[in-house]
Amino acid sequence: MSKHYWLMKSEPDAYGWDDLVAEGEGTWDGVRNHRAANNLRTMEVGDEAFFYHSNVGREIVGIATISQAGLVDPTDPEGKWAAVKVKPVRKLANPVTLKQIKADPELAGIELIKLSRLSVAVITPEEWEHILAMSEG
DNA sequence: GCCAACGTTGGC
DNA sequence: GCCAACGTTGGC
Repeated sequence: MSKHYWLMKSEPDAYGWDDLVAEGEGTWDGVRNHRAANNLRTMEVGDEAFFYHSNVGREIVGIATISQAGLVDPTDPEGKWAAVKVKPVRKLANPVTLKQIKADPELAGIELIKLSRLSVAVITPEEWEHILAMSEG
């Protein structure tokens, strides 16, 4: 399987990029949306994900990598929901804001905007490269 | 099986 | 603080 790209949302007040860096590895659990959970199940070790700050900041702040995949959510007593573990890779040179993403016609189809409430979203390789270029440009 | 009511998320 | 979008629940 080829590498997939993702976008994972978190409220920085609850668990932000700095928390992930401080811990070194974070468990992505507590997802109770079927589509988001399905995305979690599709993840493989080595996939990369944008780390997005929702609510406060509303911007992509860094890149994380999937360090463990296919886990059972430890917060689910029934063991039906999925979880993964992630490690920080690097902070973006410049954060890419939701405003920038919305203003860019090339990103009009991005799942982050189309399904704005999804906590784990798909990023296409094209979107990945484009957002990286925005960060560096 | 339909749909109204309600709860949650997250942008503004 | 408000509201739109979406998911879930429950009455019928």
